[in-house]
Amino acid sequence: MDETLKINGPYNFHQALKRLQIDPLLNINMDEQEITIPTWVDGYPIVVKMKQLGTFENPSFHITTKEDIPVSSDKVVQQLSHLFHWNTPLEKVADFFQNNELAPLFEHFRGTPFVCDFQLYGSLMKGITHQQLNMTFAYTLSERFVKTFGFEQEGAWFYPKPERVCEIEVDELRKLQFSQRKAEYVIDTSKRIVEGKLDLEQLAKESDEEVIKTLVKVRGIGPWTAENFLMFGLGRMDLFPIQDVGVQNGMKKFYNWDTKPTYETMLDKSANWKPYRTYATLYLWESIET
DNA sequence: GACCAGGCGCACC
DNA sequence: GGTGCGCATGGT
Repeated sequence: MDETLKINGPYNFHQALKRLQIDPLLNINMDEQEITIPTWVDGYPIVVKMKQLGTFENPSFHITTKEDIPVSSDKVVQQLSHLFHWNTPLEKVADFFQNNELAPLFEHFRGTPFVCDFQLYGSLMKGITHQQLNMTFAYTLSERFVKTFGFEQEGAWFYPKPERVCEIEVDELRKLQFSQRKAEYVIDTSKRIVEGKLDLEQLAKESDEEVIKTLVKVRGIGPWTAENFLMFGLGRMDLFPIQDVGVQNGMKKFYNWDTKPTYETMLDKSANWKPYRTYATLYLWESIET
């Protein structure tokens, strides 16, 4: 596959890449505005290289893979479109917030897309792994996990399949500095998936509420991890994770409050941000990056 | 050295 | 159905 594709602007690919740079597993070239994407298409691990050619208002991408991939290029584009929110009307999102309290944020970050995790099962594992940890250490942990148990293809790292994670002993994850509990969560959740008790592809067809209801029944997955999966795994538009410390700090800074907001305040304010609360969340996160 | 990190489950009321 | 605590370790 080797093609160039135009998408709708505005689209701030540079800002998106800047954000993704925090993940040590990803291969990003800021000078070339290029990223290597390890993802799954129709059950096959596919490595896509994507480089921005166009402008902020008229973006286009050069998309390449190795020659002999077992899936159609249409399927690849469809997956990229999902991962990079190409069908999200970012202009409309910005307009929606024009007369909103968050207007300054949406003006500043206009065109910045929410980018999903590239692998669905990996997204859930990453969510569990990152619970309650500072970002640096969180990414160190997920990097160790993938480089120990995952696989490399064309220089890009894939999360292991759940079948592989089932075979891992808790002690092996303890050695990577997972807590006892977290190690159990990662392994047990993978066992559920392999046993067919938890079907991530099925969740993609269900409503946000149904997905949360199903996921929080799993030991090790609470509201934050479920909402995280809806945003980063399934690409849903209207999540607002009130337990997220980053969001709390984002609001504290934006409103110039002395302390972090209560859940009640967060729910109260965010009610005005439907149906784009995922974008409010993203821009609040962005706003506290130094 | 204290306190906080893009939480969660469990014990105990 | 709420509240408090332990978890692991790095950053500040």
